[in-house]
Amino acid sequence: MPELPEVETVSRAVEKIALGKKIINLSTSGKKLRRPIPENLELLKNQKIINFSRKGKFLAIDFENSKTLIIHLGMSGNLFIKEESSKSKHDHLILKTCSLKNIVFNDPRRFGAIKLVNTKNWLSDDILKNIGPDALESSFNAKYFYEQIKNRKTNLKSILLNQKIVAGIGNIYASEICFESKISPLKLAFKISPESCEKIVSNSKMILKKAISLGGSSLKDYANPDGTKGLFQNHFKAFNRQNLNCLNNCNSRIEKIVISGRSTFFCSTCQKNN
DNA sequence: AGACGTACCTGACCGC
DNA sequence: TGCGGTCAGGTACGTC
Repeated sequence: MPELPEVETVSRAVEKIALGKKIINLSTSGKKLRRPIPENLELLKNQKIINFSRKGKFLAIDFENSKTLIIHLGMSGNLFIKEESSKSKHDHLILKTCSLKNIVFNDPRRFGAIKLVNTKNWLSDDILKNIGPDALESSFNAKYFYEQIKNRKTNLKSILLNQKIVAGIGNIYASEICFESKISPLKLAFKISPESCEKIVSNSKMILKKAISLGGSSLKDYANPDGTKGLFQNHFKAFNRQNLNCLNNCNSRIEKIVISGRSTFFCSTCQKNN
């Protein structure tokens, strides 16, 4: 599921059903996720959900006892609203609400993470204190971005994936942002001009917002908590389009390469590396 | 600093 | 049908 638009979509869908509801019981799989499921989740019993927020790929659910449940979906995690009777493989946390619907964290690969912290300082908790501004925050702007990258010797794709620089962009949207900005994902950061930084930042926000408006991207059989699928995958211009025609009518085809171990899609004609 | 491999996991898919 | 290989929307760690 999990880049910024998908996390935002999940958050909104669960908020719609669960805001104001009280947790009357909970259970866990007991299996280790990225970290062990914490013991202190018991503190959520009889607590009402009062707020949802998000930073980058981290989702935060606030409770009335000033505790915040931080959830990271990893590669394969998802949140569902389910009927009480419905149970599936890889359900790792089930929050039973007073409306008899369950909020369920499901994650086959178990790269996700769950942590319960104090609401007051959830943003400075160890688990996310080192991440940069959320890609949709105003503090992620061209000036900031240029300052961050102007002396870096790595490539643009790696920059966009680096959550310490900007939080929320993952492998799909990194390719899409480079394509839209007409800059090669291989371009070295210190060679990127302030003007290009403007383009990269504004295209990042534009693409992420468009993806949110379409309910994110659904690869394979992923669905949103309400059972609907995201639609942004139908608007990919680069991602997963290897060997297909570049949509800029340049008579080239989209290429697939590997950058820092991740598949990367781009048009070597339209996306400049100089 | 950063490139790179490896590790953490399960499941889907493909070729044989 | 089964088996082995590869790949997957993420991140952390060690090593060079």
